[in-house]
Amino acid sequence: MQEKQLPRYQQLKELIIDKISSGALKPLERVPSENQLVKMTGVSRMTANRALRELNNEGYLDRKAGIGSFVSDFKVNSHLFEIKSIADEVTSRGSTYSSVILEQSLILPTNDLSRIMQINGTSQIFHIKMVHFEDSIPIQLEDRYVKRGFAPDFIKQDFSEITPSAYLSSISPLNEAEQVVSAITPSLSISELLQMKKDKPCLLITRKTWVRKVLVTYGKFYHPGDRYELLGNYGPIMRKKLSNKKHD
Amino acid sequence: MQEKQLPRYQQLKELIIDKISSGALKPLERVPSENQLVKMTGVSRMTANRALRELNNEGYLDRKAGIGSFVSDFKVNSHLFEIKSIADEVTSRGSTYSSVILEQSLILPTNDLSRIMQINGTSQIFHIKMVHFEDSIPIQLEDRYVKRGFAPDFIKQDFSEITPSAYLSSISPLNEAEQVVSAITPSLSISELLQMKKDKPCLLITRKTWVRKVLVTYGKFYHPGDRYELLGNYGPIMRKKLSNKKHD
DNA sequence: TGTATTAGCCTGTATATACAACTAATGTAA
DNA sequence: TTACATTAGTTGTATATACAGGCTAATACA
Repeated sequence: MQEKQLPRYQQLKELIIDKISSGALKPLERVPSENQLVKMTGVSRMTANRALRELNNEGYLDRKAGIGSFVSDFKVNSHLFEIKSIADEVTSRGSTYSSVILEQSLILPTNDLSRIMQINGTSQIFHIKMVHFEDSIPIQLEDRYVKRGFAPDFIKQDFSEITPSAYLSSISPLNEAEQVVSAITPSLSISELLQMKKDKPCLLITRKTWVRKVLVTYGKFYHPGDRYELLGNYGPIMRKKLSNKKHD
Repeated sequence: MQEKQLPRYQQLKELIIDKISSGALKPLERVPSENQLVKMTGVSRMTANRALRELNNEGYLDRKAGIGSFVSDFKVNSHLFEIKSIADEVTSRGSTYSSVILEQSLILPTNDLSRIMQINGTSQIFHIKMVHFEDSIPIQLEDRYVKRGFAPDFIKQDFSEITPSAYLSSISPLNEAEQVVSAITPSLSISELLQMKKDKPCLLITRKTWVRKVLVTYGKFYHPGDRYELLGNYGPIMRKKLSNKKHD
């Protein structure tokens, strides 16, 4: 494969993305400057500039003239998509967030699950089931499976302190996601957990996320139809600037 | 205002975007080559290259080595977001598309509507209401308002031939969109139009789109919950690729 | 000691130049 | 006519160079 070698600026980009994905470079950490890349790899400054500039445009890095280039803080803003932590979403609306954990365990996947998550049926995976509240009103039932190898300490986390979404993002930025949104009539148990009236509809989001082309988590997120909306903005204007933060 | 003048590559980009937005440059039309831009504007080839390259990355242009640079065909793939024409979506699944038009008129907006669309209450706007079918099964009820100035010939179109979405995209690329997804219990009339069983949920998409910072259309799109899913892909890989995805 | 300057990083932009790869059209020889 | 070579125009990449402007820390100086 790989008959033609990639252009050098692209090689540089992938080298840096790999270091971020593998955790060798963590959020807010400093990334080599253009001149350092020149010395390290022998490219000219302009191609180092192109690599870093494009990584900046794609949201992997934050750059500041006079300061340097730093890995984006994926905890705050999972770069490619606007899947914010539900806790942040709630608090940013000025409401108070709380949660109840229903299950947090290591299980053997069912056949369907091992197929979806592309794993051997004998490998255990993590399962978390919890309800998220806004001002004591349930707004999301999270039912998520996480590949064991990606987050070995998943079972030890206190997810009343940090949401699973935020925790997973803190381990490594999620490069890719697929999300299917549908409207369903919830089962009785779901309806009760979300304190919904009978026959009220439910917004169901089924989401898979990948890191370095490997699927790491699969989850279903149920929202009461009358208490939750999914907002999407599309356009050139929404690139956000980070506030002044201290870098090490 | 405008204390600091923008960099030259950025000026070039905006110049070209303006020509596209205003219709001076239409989809598939040729855009000046790098060397032509050099002669026209006096910049160096590298900055002309940067302008065109970034416009390419952002989806405004299609470039081919040896051929040239061309305005993207927004009819097929509305660049910034994956809001495809529902007709294309259906046919790309191998099904047959059809539609029924319920209303196509020029009306005076209600108070709410004139506020949402940011227009004077005395300016008339277009209203289209139609049902879209996949293999003779209704999958979407479209209820859309269009600003008169943006599409003066809207009322004359035969929307059984071209969907409103495709028609509007053909006039000018839509730069920006906002979309709210929710799950609702449909009203009786909507339920009947979509041939849904009683108390079945409905996926409602409320969408606004802007051209050159001006809101041009506002619409509600109702989908039977059990016959429609909204798929979203987020990641670096899917540039240019139409998501002919199979749901399993 | 306190302040101002300077030196040295960093990114951001702009230019000039060069070569490669691709494509279409043209010219040329069999 | 056909097949092949040439040529000109296009994008894509890479380098070397230059200057501007932001920021920090060391230095010089009063």
